[in-house]
Amino acid sequence: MPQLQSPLLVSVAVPCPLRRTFDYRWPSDRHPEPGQRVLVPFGNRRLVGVVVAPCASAKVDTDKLKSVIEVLDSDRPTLSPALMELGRWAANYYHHPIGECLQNMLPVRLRSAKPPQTQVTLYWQASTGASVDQLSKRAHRQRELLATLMAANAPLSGDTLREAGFTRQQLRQLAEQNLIEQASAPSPAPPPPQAPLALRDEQRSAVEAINGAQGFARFLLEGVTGSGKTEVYLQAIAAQLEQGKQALVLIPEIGLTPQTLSRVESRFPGRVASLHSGMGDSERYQNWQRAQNGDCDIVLGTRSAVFVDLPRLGLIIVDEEHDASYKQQEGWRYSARDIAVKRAADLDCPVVLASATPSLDSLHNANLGRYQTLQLTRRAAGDSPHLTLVDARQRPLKEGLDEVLLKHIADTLAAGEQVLLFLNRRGYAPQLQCHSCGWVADCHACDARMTVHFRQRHLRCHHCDAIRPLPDHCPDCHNHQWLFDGPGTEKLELFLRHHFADTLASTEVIRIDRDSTSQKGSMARLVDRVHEGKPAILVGTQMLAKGHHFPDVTLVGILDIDAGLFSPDYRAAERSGQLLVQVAGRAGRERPGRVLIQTHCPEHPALLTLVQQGYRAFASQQLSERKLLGLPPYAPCALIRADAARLDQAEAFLSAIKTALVDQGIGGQCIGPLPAPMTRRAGRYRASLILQATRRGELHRQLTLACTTGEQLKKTGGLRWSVDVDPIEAS
DNA sequence: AGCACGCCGACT
DNA sequence: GTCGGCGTGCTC
Repeated sequence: MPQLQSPLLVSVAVPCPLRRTFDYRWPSDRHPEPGQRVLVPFGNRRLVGVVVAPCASAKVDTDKLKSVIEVLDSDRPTLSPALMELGRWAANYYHHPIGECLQNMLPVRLRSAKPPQTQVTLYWQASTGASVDQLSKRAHRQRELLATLMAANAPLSGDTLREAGFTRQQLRQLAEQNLIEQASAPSPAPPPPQAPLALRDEQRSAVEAINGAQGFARFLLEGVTGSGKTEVYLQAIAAQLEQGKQALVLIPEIGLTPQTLSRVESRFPGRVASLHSGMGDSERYQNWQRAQNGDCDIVLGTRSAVFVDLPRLGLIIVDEEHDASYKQQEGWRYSARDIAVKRAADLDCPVVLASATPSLDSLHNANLGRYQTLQLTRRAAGDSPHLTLVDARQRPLKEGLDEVLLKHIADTLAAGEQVLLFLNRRGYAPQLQCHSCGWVADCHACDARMTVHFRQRHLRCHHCDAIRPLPDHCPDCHNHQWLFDGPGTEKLELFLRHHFADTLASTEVIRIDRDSTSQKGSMARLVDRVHEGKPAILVGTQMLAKGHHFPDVTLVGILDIDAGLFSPDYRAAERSGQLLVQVAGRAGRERPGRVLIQTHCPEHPALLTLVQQGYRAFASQQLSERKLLGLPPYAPCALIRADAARLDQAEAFLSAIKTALVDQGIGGQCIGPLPAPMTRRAGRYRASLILQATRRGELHRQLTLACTTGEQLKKTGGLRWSVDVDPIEAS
């Protein structure tokens, strides 16, 4: 009689908001491997989980355990041991449920149990001996299709043919008559790689420093706009590829402009896989697989690309490392930049954080000697633009524009050059008020004013996207005279059209914001119009500050920098400073440029420092303020957010957590609960608790206790809560 | 998070 | 008499 063997058990991370794993019986003869995806019964549902570890003894009675339904990864685990370790670390660091973290690391196609059907692009060619005459005279489209294929000297893809106006039906019919056949994908010889550019001294020493790194090394590549940061990391990548390694390049969400992609692709033809938000799940999955199989050498992607499996990864680049889009702002609030650094440490390879305006976090790390700073101070062509403050106090303003600024705009246009006006407020006007009784259009779901969108004839809330028609008279007093508060980009655009219509008939006003670029391809069309180089005024929000170069812009006007200087969020000044410098950097990359900053507080020390001494000095000043106040990056910080149907429900939940923290006396500060600055948003009330500590370990202990307490508390009013470690927003 | 179970108000 | 509201508890 064979001895009855105790069943093999595994710990599985299941995508549910619980900070633990669940044990299952293992159904197969083959040994379980961490990182394997499995289909498991969970309550009365079936979920895709990830095997974390085989386990010796279960947390509950073995006979109560359910069995894994199916092992989804047959050959090798989807998540490599290195990625499992990274996920485990990150779940711990961000105090987020491991199951949700690991699921987040998987490409969407692998989050469900369906075997991902990689849609293979079919290629077609005309069969040998096929002739148009074999088709009926009336089958015009089939004849044309066959003719097209016969004329082509290489097989054509179904996609290409459909774009040319042929249908699946026509293809099928031709195939049935054996006039055409499937072909393998033509492998076009990759174009010759573009030669590397000549490096200037600063760039050369930066490349040498990166290439000379032994094992884990952190670099802060600080280079003014136009100083050739990209060339530095392209050559660092080239050196890695020569050694048979792979490179991972992270870029901000809007930063993946066609220019960026084509620059990397033309240097390394056929070796780049890109992953960005505009991509379909299928295409993303294909590129993800290419990377995992080692079929590409470079992955270029946004935030989530930090989790792409690259078996020979030897270098990580984080471009525009200060960019807020690296921080996921919902669910698992991880920072791809910080995870990139951890990943490089695990792999023992160099990581380069690059920016013209490094974050205070990274500058602090550089000051501590954790990061080696590589500076690029020279522009490849032309000088850095000159910044001037325009004191707008007590001056007549036309739609928020000072006459001095208007004069400069007129002069610039007259010289045949382009102007960029930066106004970080979209829509026509940020509020609608009755001139007679003072009634203001409020959002019904948020503590916010509705923004007027004139052309679309509606009011919209920029916080919950609620839309109402633009009223024609005041609902309270029926008067129909309206007051529009300060201009948004839409109003500015209309004003400028009107203002310059008489003097400069040929001037174009091009608005670039979320509203004018919401349609696919519209951004590219607008950018193309700018690139025609005719005199024009570009009006836009922060979208303008990212990724695009406008060579013919010689005047930049910055219209509403004041708001950021007086925000209650201490991080707003940092963001405003970065934005200002980034926008200024759009000016005169080839021709000398000027930047006029219109302000009502020309004596503001931060603004003065920035304008007179530059970003580095501004950042140092900000850092000393943070140090004095004991704020990040000098003190690690986390935020616990809660929202519920009523404010008191959110506050009670957070108070209970605070009580637990105070009772246990585990150190660190706990501030709040504070109602969020905009307490009501999308119909729910929001509050938060701020945790601050002197050391990381202390914050970690606070969070551990906060999470165990939070998970056990009763949740009334549909209460939802979340943890945000190293938050970038105050609430 | 989902989902079931369970206990109280206005409806065919 | 039930349908359905959401408070409560559980998920190996």
